[in-house]
Amino acid sequence: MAAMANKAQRAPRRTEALSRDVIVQAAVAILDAEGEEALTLRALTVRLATGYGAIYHHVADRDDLLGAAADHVIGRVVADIGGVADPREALRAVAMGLFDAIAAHPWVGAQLTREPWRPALLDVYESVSANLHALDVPERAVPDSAGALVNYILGVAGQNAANARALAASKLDRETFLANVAARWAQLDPVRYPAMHKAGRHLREHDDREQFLAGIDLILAGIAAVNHT
Amino acid sequence: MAAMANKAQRAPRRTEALSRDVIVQAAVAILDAEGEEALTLRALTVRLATGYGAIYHHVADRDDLLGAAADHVIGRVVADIGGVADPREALRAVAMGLFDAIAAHPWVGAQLTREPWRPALLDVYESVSANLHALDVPERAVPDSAGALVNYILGVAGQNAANARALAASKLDRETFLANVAARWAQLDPVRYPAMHKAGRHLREHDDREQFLAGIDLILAGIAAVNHT
DNA sequence: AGAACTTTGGATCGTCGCTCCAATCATGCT
DNA sequence: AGCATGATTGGAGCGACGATCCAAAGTTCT
Repeated sequence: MAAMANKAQRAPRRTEALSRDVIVQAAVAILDAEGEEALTLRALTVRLATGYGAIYHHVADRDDLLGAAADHVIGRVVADIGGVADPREALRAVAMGLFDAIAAHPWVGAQLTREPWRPALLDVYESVSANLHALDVPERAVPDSAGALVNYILGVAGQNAANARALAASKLDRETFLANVAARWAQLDPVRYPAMHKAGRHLREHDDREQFLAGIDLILAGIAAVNHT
Repeated sequence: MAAMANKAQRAPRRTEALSRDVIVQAAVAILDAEGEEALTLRALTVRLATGYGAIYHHVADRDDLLGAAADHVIGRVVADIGGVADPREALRAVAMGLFDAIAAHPWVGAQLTREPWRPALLDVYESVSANLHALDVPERAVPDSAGALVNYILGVAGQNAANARALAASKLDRETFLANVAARWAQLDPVRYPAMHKAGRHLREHDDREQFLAGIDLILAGIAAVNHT
């Protein structure tokens, strides 16, 4: 019996699983600290004090690694939410969770738009669909409604990632960067671009997070309106 | 007089403007024919039978070129629409125009999510804002509403681009590729992933374009519902 | 005609993702 | 115990990329 227990203990795969996880964590650390394009295979070998072979043994290629890193971050978000009872609040919680995660790790936004259908996004899609179902949305209207919500979230995610890239590339602090953007918009011809011109003058009072949530509520209102006319 | 007419003809800038345009058109041709990653500077020098210096003289860098190519395609879409009177129909026309353009040139979708705030997107934003205004959406609700629409469009754009990339990478024809996706989804655990599991079995009857338009109508309904409760 | 400037082609650089292989290490078998 | 088999590692090297740079060719103005 003891012999059989030892046999079961050998667990040769643990090293691999452990190592892939270590690599993914290192990748997330680099991505968070220095951004998307700083994640090079060379940087990884330096940080992990290893060679290419070791990394490529656990990871298929750079895209695989980026995807795994995104799953790592998004997975936590979805897991952290489960317990919200009211479906409407649950939907807002999922959306806000994703928004906050992407605000904290902008590279995730870019990765999500580059590769939707990652495992982590499947959970998001399921969660949204389930909550819509709980909101009494008719079965056949669920896919379109869920698609609207998820695509909106992905759109905002991409935009946040792009903004973060631009901010990083400018090497300015957030304040002056936003001031520059506002100035450029305010300079637009107010006849040809009235809305953008105006937006340039109100950018100071603008809150991305609030606007995002307003969009979610708008879509939820639309779902409600369409379904019990 | 003839001499002065000749003098006026010199037009030293025409060569530059013409050349930048030629380069952008060549880039679009390559992108359409072989996809995003086939647009290398080397491929461009071959196609244009020139060297790096000539290209870099007219174009800042690869990103500049990609952006200009996207503007080139999107610009036509916005220009082609102007004449729709009914604001609701105009909004749908803008959205469908973008959708069709991105379906025809998937790389544009990726570029749009990577670099929003391109000139071409400003026109889109303006058009959407103006039409919302015409729909009697209150002034202060316009930015949020326009943001919801544009971000949704960008989300779908990114997704289309990702799907096109996956399709191209698989080297399968569209039919069997979709069948594979459907099969993979249908294989998902129907308890943990009921919605995706079900979607896998109905993918055949699914029309991206219809679903996209349904999302637009959903958001428009939400805008209407929120604003005259 | 010649000076000043623009435009062009291509050699070259540094970096990237990735492959490949020799070495090291762990494991199971006899 | 000792060997063999396979997993794991480090790093040299490859081809391709974006980008720079400069000498040659062309153009425009004096």
